Amino acid sequence: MQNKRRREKTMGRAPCCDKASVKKGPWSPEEDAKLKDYIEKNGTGGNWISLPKKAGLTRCGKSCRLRWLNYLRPNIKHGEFSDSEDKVICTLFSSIGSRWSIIASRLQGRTDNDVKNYWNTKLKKKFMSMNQSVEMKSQQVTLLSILQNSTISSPSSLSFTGSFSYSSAAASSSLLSGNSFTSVQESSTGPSQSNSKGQINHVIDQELVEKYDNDDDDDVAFVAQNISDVDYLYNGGSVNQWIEKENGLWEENPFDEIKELIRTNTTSRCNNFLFDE
DNA sequence: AATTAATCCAACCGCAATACG
DNA sequence: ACGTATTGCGGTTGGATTAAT
Repeated sequence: MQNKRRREKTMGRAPCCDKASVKKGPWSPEEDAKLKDYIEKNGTGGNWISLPKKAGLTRCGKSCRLRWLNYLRPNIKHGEFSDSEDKVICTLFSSIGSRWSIIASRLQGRTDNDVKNYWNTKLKKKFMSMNQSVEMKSQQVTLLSILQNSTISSPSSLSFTGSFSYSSAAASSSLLSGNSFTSVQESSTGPSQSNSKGQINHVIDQELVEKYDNDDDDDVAFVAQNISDVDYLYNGGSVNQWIEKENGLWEENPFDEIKELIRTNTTSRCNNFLFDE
């Protein structure tokens, strides 16, 4: 790829930057000030490649973009993640995998890099320890073992049966993607309440799932109508919003938003470790 | 107090998708 | 329609900091 790029230098647009003369490494406060000042006054101009020169920086455009998006941009939230943010991350990770930009978009002021770092350094361990009490059943794979054994970016050929503490999004998203699973058992609800048994379960028959394999809309309708034993779902909206059934019916289709995000943000990627190939 | 190990996180890299000429 | 430039994303790295010995 790089050789190809080099060859193409002679014609077409200029390359994004000359790596030899571009500064790398941590940003100084002066550089931060220059970048912030320039963007606040002029915007990004829709072209990151030419921005550093205009802003008086000897940085690659890519580096400027990253610095702005992850650190300098207004309303960035730093510091501790709240419990509700944890829930959102766990829920969405279980349903869509390591799609950090999508997950971050559900958390106000958080960046994909932040969420990714937080997951990799802290939340994954927390999440896994919560699952450690789960009994392994023969020929069934727990979320813990999936997390321990899978390369997240690679879809694994697994069926999932395990304990998941937050919502049934894992099951639903598998359906949305046209993939299948055998069953999901949930150990508790997302919100503070639990049902009378202290446990919420649902099991979806794989044959039924396969019936709806290739039609997203049907999948969603199917899921929404058939998760009869689940009382709460995270709705993919702002932090800690959960959808609750009323009179046994979902007030709105709980999966529309996540489905739309997946639809608009991806075409071919499939990072969900719960998916069958 | 010194050393080592573990953790955290900003930044980089390469790839794929999208925009554009 | 095609090829290249640019953007956006996720994985990874490496330096700084903190904890443990």
